[in-house]
Amino acid sequence: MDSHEPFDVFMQECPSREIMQRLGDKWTPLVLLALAGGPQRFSALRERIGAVTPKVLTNTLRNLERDGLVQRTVFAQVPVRVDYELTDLGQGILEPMEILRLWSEEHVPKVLAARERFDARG
Amino acid sequence: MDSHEPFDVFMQECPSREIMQRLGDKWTPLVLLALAGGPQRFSALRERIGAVTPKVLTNTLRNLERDGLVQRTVFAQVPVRVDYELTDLGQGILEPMEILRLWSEEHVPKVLAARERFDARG
DNA sequence: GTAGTCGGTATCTAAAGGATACCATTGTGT
DNA sequence: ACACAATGGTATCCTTTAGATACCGACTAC
Repeated sequence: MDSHEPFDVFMQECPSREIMQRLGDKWTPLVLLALAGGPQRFSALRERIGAVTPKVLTNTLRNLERDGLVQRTVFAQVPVRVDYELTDLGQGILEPMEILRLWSEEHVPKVLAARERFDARG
Repeated sequence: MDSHEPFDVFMQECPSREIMQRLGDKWTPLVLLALAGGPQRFSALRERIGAVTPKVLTNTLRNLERDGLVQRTVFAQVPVRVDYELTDLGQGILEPMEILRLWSEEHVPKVLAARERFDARG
């Protein structure tokens, strides 16, 4: 049951905790999944994801870039073009994210039913 | 490449998106993982998780209860005892959460190195 | 010079998270 | 009777994060 890793998310000061919490940022999973198909431009990400504001998308992407999951490339064109793509490290997180996504999509009915039951009780 | 599910996290109004974003709440993964070993009391969860305040822990647990992932049981003892445990639905999300945890713990060095590189550039 | 494109930033408001103190219940010790 | 302790929270206040909206700078085409 115990982990044999040198890092442990249950140790309060362990960096792995912060990293896991970052992966669960509100928009991080969607951004990573949106990049699954290859490099994407900023505006394409905005369109694909839909409800995210530019400020927050920028922030999410900066964090991912800083953590080495995403590579940002600027093309000196006019108008300027910026591509975001997964690094090798970022590729490695795709599968867990897909699993999370599939779970969410598959269990919608059960979760909605549970909510109705809960709300009915008050 | 397209999903054949009736729900799609990339559809802005799809409940699956909200569900996935809830799974990525700041404390949700840790709470679910803390419940992996069986029922836990409120205070035990607080201790195990460490930096979470009671208000936020209550909130996280309420959301999980509402979504049917966690069962809350009150024992009429003195002092009162409250157990939280995973439902069947909640059990099903454990594996994805474990994967996320392992990824986070395994890739700490790479992420930290990426951060240093990023911050060095400014 | 006017308008359009792209990738953002600036500013302000609303919501979520965090720190700290406190409460209700009842058993026990004195 | 009285204070005290344990558990599982609330209540209050403050800070941080997210959201809405407007705008900017570089350049090009008209």
